[in-house]
Amino acid sequence: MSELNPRSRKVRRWKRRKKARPQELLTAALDLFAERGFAATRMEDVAKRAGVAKGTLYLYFSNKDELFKAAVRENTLPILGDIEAVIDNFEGDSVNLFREIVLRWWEQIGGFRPSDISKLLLAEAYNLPDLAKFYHDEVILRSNEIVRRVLCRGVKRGEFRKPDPYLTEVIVAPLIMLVISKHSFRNNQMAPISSKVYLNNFIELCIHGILRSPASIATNPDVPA
Amino acid sequence: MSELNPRSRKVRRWKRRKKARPQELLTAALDLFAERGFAATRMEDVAKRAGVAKGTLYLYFSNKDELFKAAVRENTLPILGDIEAVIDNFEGDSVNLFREIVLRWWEQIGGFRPSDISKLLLAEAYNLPDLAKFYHDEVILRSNEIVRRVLCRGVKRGEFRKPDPYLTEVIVAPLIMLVISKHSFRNNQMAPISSKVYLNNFIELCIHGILRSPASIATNPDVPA
Amino acid sequence: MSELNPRSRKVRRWKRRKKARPQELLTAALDLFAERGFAATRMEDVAKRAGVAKGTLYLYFSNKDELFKAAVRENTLPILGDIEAVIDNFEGDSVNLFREIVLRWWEQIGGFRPSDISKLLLAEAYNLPDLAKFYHDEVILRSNEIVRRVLCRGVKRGEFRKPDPYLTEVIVAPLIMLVISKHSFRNNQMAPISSKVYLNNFIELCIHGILRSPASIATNPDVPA
Amino acid sequence: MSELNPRSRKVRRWKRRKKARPQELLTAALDLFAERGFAATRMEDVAKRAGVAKGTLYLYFSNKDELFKAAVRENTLPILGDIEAVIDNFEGDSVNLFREIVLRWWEQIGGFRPSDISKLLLAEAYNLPDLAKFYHDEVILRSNEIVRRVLCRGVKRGEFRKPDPYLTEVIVAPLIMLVISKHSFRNNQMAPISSKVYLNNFIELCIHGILRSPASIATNPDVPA
DNA sequence: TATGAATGAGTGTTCATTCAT
DNA sequence: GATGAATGAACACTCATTCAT
Repeated sequence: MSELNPRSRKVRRWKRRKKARPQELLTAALDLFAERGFAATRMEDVAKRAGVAKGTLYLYFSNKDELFKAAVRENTLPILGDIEAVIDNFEGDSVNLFREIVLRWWEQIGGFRPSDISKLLLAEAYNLPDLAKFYHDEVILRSNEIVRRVLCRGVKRGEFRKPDPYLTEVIVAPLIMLVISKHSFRNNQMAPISSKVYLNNFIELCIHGILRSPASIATNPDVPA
Repeated sequence: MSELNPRSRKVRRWKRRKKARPQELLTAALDLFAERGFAATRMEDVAKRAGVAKGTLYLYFSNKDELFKAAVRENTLPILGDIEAVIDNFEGDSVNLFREIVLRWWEQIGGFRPSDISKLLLAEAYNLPDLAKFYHDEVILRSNEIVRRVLCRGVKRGEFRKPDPYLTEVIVAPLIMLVISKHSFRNNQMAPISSKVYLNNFIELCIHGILRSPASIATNPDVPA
Repeated sequence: MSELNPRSRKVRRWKRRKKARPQELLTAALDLFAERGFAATRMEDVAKRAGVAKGTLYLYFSNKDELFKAAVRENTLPILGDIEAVIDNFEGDSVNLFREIVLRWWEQIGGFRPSDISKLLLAEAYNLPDLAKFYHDEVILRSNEIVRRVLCRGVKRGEFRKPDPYLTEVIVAPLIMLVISKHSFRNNQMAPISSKVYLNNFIELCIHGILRSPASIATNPDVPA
Repeated sequence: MSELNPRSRKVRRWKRRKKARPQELLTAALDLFAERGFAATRMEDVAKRAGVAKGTLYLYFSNKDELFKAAVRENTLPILGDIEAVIDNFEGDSVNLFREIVLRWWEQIGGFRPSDISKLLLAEAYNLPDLAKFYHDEVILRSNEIVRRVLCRGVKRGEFRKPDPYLTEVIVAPLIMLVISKHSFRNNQMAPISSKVYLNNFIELCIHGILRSPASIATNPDVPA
């Protein structure tokens, strides 16, 4: 019953739940860090949002830096795993695979909290270089690799033109920007419907940009293999 | 006289032009803000980099917020003016115009300090919403408008397929990402040569993605065979 | 049973005697207080050294101050009792009694933990004035009294010159200093062998300084009775 | 004029006196550290006593530890210099030299603030081992050396018995104890007049203790009949 | 104008103490 | 009794801002 009554939280000053705590704290921390940035987020605010006292944070994380790093790490790794599985099992033409991957990414990842981290990292990278490296390796490089595998599949099947190996970075960019924009201009403009339109435009641009057929688009012999 | 006085430790190398002072301060401020973020930049550091005392900053800017806003504003406005002129005066096919615009943007803007602002704003947008709106209106919307004019020109001349009106945002995104990446992962990977390759890949992707017929794609002499 | 249960990480080596518990806590507390001082000793450290949980301390002592006071009190009283008995029962000349007392004091008291308290009290006296008074009365005054009785015995037997009543404080001082030095410069110099040499020098100095005979040392008529 | 009016300090929030400041701060710090110990002294209290704001302390000392060390160091070195000079220039018998040195030490050093440090160091030695070593080397060893020179002089002149080389430590001890006692039991008993009596007793004990023949003991006119 | 010593509100962190289990 | 997760008051330290010079 007390769980159902929101006011009853105040009655018991705390519950014992050493196992559940860290994740609750990290969730609260990630929300605030992503919203306000590292420096503008006070430990007390994180604690308040998590519904604990300031000191409790220090039972689980030795300082603000570690809390930040944990919030990033804890929400970073599991992101891309199942997307990678989709590629291997997909049957059908690569245009549809590309479309599928992008939309799935948005539905499962891009639109939710873990993606806050992209913005976060971009902002704090200078002050936390080791974390920036971690993120670069774990997320950016892996994302590039995912795109690369889709492109290679298309090339092998004769559906895509052979791209420059670094085209992947260009293709990933608009997706990251979508995530970032969503956060940074949250309180202002950037009409909320635009995500869907934006993604469709992105997909169409890429498909036309790398497709070999349908017929009318010939290979551009000047683009290096 | 001060040069002759042995006690004057700091030789005044050139008489300061009073009018130049604010711009020197803003330059120093922008460098540091872009590098470290708003909170991690101390007024004292800005002063030191500008070669003045802390108090001097307050003669020109009433507080840290205003210094930040001025640094952004002062380096934001003049960016896009001459690029807009290019479009109106360009003669030739729109593929070349697009290529021209992108490369010119990178040479004149993207690679230099004013572009630091993009990264900066993304990071601090939440805490400085009025500045975020200013930047959104002055830079993002105007950048979109520039791209839109190029696209419309191509459509009118029968060179481009008719795009969705919001395609511009997708096209602008990789450019902004290039700028941001350059800053955020400065000390890590993201090979420094990649800017040129990245831009060429971007141009090729876009051109293929929006072109009506492949025949009109001109050879890009910068892309190595 | 707990030994058999694999989940019981800590094998209970011996059944705790409830009565012994407080003394174990006080021993742990005294060790740490003497080593680090009052403020630098954390309750958690005391608990850890005693092999109990933090909360357990509060079952026996209402707060840190009381724990400190108890640690001092508990180890202070029994110190001097048996030494006092020695004086009354001693047969032989007072020079030997003096020597006996000093060496016995060192062997039984000075070299061991209870003497840590001297250093402790000196350091914390300001912040714990009631405890300082307790210690002053119970230890310092009583120690002086012991010395005084030895001196009086020597005077009565014609072995010692009649001393100033406050000479006792001077005589006690080097003993206290020995204890303090042992603690404070533990990790540095103050060669460890010196205790024995120090005490012998001390004894010789005192004996020569107060002895009437052997013969050659005449009474100094200028020293007041 | 403002210097003379004690209330005028409040009018000007601060005066510029970079040169004078550090010593003022150290004086305030030493007072409080000696009185309460390191941990129980708050930076704010030091600031308040010095009549400055908290932040000002950090303009001169990078943290509390450094302030403490500086307070000790700054008041330690100059202590013993002129006493050493006295020994070399003294003419007359060594008994009088000894008496002279001890009384002079008390008048010039033992009774004043710099001697607070002895108590301070004893208390905090464990937590600040490098400082303890510094103090041990600069003060304790040097003090021993001074006593040693007096003893050697007496031996050479045939006035003193040849002492054990480590007798000095025993002789120094009561002096240090006097200083310590003065601080630690300040608010309690230890009658304030006793310093003089204590020192005279100490001198008599030592002189009798090390003298070769009683005849050479000069009358001490300060000791009341 | 320009300086930089001084200020003090604000925040990260510690640790004595409490109390549900 | 015993535990240790949770608390929050207390304190070291920072840094934007002021102002006498």
